[in-house]
Amino acid sequence: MQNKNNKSLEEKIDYLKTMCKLKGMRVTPQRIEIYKQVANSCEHPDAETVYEAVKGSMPNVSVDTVYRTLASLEEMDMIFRVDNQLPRARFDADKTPHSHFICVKCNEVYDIFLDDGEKLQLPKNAEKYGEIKDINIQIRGICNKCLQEQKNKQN
Amino acid sequence: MQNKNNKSLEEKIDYLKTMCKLKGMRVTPQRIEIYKQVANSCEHPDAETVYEAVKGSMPNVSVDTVYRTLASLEEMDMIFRVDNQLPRARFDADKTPHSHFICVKCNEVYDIFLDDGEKLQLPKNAEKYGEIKDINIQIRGICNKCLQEQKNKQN
DNA sequence: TTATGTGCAAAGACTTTGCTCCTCA
DNA sequence: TGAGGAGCAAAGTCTTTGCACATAA
Repeated sequence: MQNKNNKSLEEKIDYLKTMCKLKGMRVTPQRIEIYKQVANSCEHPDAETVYEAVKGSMPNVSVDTVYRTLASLEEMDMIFRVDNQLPRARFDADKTPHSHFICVKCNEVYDIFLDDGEKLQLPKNAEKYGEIKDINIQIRGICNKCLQEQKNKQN
Repeated sequence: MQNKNNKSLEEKIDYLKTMCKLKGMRVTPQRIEIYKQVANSCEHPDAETVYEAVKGSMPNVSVDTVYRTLASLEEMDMIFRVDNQLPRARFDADKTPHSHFICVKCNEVYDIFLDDGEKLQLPKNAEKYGEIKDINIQIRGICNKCLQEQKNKQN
């Protein structure tokens, strides 16, 4: 797995530590490992995947710690839930504004980054409803891989 | 509960019947009732809510029928899952393009309709990933009601 | 030292499935 | 009349919780 943006993993972890201290939360090895897995993955892993990955270096970690930690990282705005209708919640630590393409066939989640200078506008009415925290644009469809498979089947 | 757009409920149900026939699915009273509940509500009801509502006129209906029917209505593109991170799936039958404002405090879902002539553009890169089926714009924040409550508490 | 966090196990919430009988077309 | 649908009950699947022990600050 490759680090997905220019900020190094070490920097990200330092930031996590700072944020923990700021919010009166402890810096535990579990928290670091779990954050690492989400922050260093492009795969929008679900809790189970994170759990399996963390077990590599921490065999005694438990699933519920993963869930609890993902929840607290989310509350600290260190990670985000990829907003989807899939049975399992999937997480993303990338804070650069981007949308998601979600394949309705295979459930794969792809990041869609904006081109340089591209900016999406909000519905004009959005602000009437309250104070906006964040915006999630999700595009659902059939991904190229699945389209290709469909074609192959037809032949 | 008020019908939420200009198309009458009868027209919607006729459309459902047509679509069922078209797709080789049967028109059953359960399907009609369940669709009615979603189509005629502005509340983006979850399965449980639909179930409770349907029980009013069909006391013997079962939860699993509601789940199964919501799934098949979704597959027919008659209803959509409001894309959220809440534990319960919520449904919407409104096909006019709109976004959702989801309150992170009370989990309420508000429809955001576009102004006349307003049109949202997609990320330019979106099409590279596959064939787009639909777009979901979700705006998360704190709704006016909850903002007000926060203010009241402070006093 | 002590409030927070973790691990364990068990329960919970939401949803799905297998089977049988029913019913729409 | 026959394939698709409904009802019932039971089982999944994903996630949360209670409690006792461990540990970061």
